[in-house]
Amino acid sequence: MSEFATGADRETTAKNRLRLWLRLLKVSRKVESELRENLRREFSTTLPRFDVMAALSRYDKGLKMSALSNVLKVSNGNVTGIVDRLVTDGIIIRTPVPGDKRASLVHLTPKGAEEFARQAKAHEVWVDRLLSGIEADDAESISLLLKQASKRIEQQENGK
Amino acid sequence: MSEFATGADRETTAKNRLRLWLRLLKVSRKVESELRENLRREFSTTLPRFDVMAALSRYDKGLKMSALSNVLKVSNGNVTGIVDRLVTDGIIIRTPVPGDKRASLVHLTPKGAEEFARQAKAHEVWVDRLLSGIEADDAESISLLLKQASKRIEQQENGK
DNA sequence: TAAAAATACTTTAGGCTTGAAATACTTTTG
DNA sequence: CAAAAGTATTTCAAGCCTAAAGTATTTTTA
Repeated sequence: MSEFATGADRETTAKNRLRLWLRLLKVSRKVESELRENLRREFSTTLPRFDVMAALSRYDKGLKMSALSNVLKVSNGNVTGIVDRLVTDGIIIRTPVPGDKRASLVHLTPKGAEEFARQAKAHEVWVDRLLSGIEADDAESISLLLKQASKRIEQQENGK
Repeated sequence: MSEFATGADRETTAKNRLRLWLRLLKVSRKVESELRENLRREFSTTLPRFDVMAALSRYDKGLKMSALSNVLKVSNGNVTGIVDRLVTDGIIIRTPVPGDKRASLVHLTPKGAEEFARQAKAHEVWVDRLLSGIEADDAESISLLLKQASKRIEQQENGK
């Protein structure tokens, strides 16, 4: 009946992947909306702002705008607006890049770093709680498989 | 050293779940943005529009606006705008609910159903390709675990 | 070195998204 | 039955997001 002893046929595989995608989407939307709600309630901030702060916290030398949008995987123009507002609020600053008048380096202010530390601590607790239906070893193995999936998608993009 | 023979400590578990969350986010954002790009290029439409059409295609008797926003897990006001545009394009229609002048039932037009069928076919192929780094049996087991996670999150919400 | 191409970033138009307020209608309650 | 509470939906303000076009600057190339 089947060409190989093990392994599902094409249609079954496609169906399994579609179901996986729908579940993935459901969980990530749900977790995202809970995190967004918590950030708003506890810190009067938003997920995109948190994402920018998290990215900058990992690069204490600062990031150029293009590097930031690359790390966050969002469009260039998008980052401009979020950064503008964070600058207004004294969370981050732009400093000129010596030798390149086009670029600027963005990094957290002391106030911003302090604020982020508080938010990140809460964030970790929220995620742990939201994903409490998944045990440590399952979390680890899913992580690994998702890493594979990511890698494959990137390969597809490059080999296009 | 540890209280139980198996099972990670709290910190390790939290760390694994955080890593899982970051991977989940990365994969779903990546897949989402690829799907969005494909929908735009091939069908000149958007993911939210596709989502609405997909939801309606599963309920051929139509859905009330509130039911639709509940299925999609987005805000009420959000759905209004997307539906407005789909109505303008002749993809869906609103019909009054007899006996309740507040509500209306939304469903696909024949044109909309036909259009969705074409898009859904392509969508299935894209997802299968995007998740080709994950084999059928892995997809199945991750799906199962994510279902658990979803259920747990819902329990947390209700038991609040 | 002048023109062309590339890079860094912002602006713009249009659509998506939320939470909150507003509108209109229906059900419950005193 | 009238007031109050609840339900279904839309409107609104503000922010997020994208693709594309625009500006300024830097690098490459002929």
